[in-house]
Amino acid sequence: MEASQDHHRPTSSRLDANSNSTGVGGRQRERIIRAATVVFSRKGYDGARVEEIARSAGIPKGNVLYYFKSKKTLYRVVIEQVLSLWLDALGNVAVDGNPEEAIRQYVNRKFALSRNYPEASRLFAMEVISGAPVINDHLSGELRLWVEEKGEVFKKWQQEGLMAKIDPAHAFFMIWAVTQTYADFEAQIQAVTGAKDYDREIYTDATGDVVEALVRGLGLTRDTRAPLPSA
Amino acid sequence: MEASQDHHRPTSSRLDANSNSTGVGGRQRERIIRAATVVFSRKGYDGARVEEIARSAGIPKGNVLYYFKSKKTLYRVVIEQVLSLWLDALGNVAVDGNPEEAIRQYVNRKFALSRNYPEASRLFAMEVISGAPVINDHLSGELRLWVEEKGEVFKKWQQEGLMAKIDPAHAFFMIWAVTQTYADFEAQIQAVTGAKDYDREIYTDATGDVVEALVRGLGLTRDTRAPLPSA
DNA sequence: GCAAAAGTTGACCATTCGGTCAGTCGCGGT
DNA sequence: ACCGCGACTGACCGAATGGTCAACTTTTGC
Repeated sequence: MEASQDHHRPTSSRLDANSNSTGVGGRQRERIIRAATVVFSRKGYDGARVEEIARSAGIPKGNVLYYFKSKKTLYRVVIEQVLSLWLDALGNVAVDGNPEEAIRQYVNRKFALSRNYPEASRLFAMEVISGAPVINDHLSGELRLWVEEKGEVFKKWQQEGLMAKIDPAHAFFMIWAVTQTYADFEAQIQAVTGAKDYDREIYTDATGDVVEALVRGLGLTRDTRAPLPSA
Repeated sequence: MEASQDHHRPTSSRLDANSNSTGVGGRQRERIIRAATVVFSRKGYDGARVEEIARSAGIPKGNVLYYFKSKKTLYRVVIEQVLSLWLDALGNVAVDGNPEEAIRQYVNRKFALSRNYPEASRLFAMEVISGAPVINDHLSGELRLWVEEKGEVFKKWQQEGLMAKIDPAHAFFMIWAVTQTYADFEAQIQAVTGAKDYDREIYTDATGDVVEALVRGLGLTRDTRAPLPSA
């Protein structure tokens, strides 16, 4: 999917957790991609400077353009990697079994993504807000199929009275919106809550209630009523 | 708040609905701001070109820089106008009275905003995703106060058992996330749903269920259970 | 151990873009 | 008629940026 976008991929490099710092080993590509993800996610495509990405990766600009033919190519690679991370992690909503538990898990998984890859989330958001010029095909292709497929499961649940009757696609939009907001709008949430340690305070304290609210909103829980004051 | 940011405002111009098209009347400022809102919201600050804004407003670039000392100044004016629109419209959550109805109205109002000013929403989103460099003060100032104030109302409701026990701030984050996603992620939603007429199909068809899900999720409705198959 | 290939670098180029400026236009007042 | 002034315009400039390249170093294959 990306093979033709960079002129030559010097050595076979993989998404590994190796943290070797000598330039040798050809892991440079990954270094660059990681740096680029961060910079692109904060500045957007146009705002990002190749030289900043280079500096952030600890190499001269010329070297970045050696691994990636152009800024645009680099952007493509980065965002497609993010998207695949997205689709993978969304992966599997258990078809059968307890709907409540399935969704609860899915939402939690999605929250974890926002927590662990906030840059990926922001990059994705910027791309979509801009009209998704690069990934539009993926959205109306893979993602749409994914939603249709998983949506069938929702419909079944709904017919069995196990889930509120919401258009499944919009149920996903709700889940995505709520979970991703904690990555995308971090600046706003931090400003409003005044959280010092964003990660700990926000994700530890608040996530639970929000998950419950989502599950409740989707009509997945028997115990739906707001807790009464005395009880 | 903006008076010092443009060197001279030629004629007193106001946010009016006048659609006179001759340049006369000094309404130029508003034309420029409108055009800038659209361009900035799609391209972000760096991606936006002053010349494109100018073309979009039907005037030469030089003229834009005549009304606004710099691109940055123009951006400031635009985004602060958006923010005030935001805060105004969020305005009043009825303190007493039926919580369910109050929130339902608020959510609907917020939906209407996303529908009627999608560019404003996107511009705001981009700014926040970028770390809110320009409006950070407003967020940790006005907005934070607003949330604290309205949050008290939520707490009262919660103590009376009329609302689920969620940190009020996060209740707002949920509402904002869900409503704004329909403006910000329009490209994604359109791609996934395949909607031809986005406005009609999305806002007319789907919004209702989503509002209900939100209200239910916040524990505001007695009738929370998912409708059973036979009933 | 050596030649070719891959990797690395900084200098350099062309372009693009924000911003300036000298000057023109049009109009209201006198 | 002419003056003054705000509105407007397009040519122009300097800085910044993406991308190229030739030279140099390191690694690899034999």
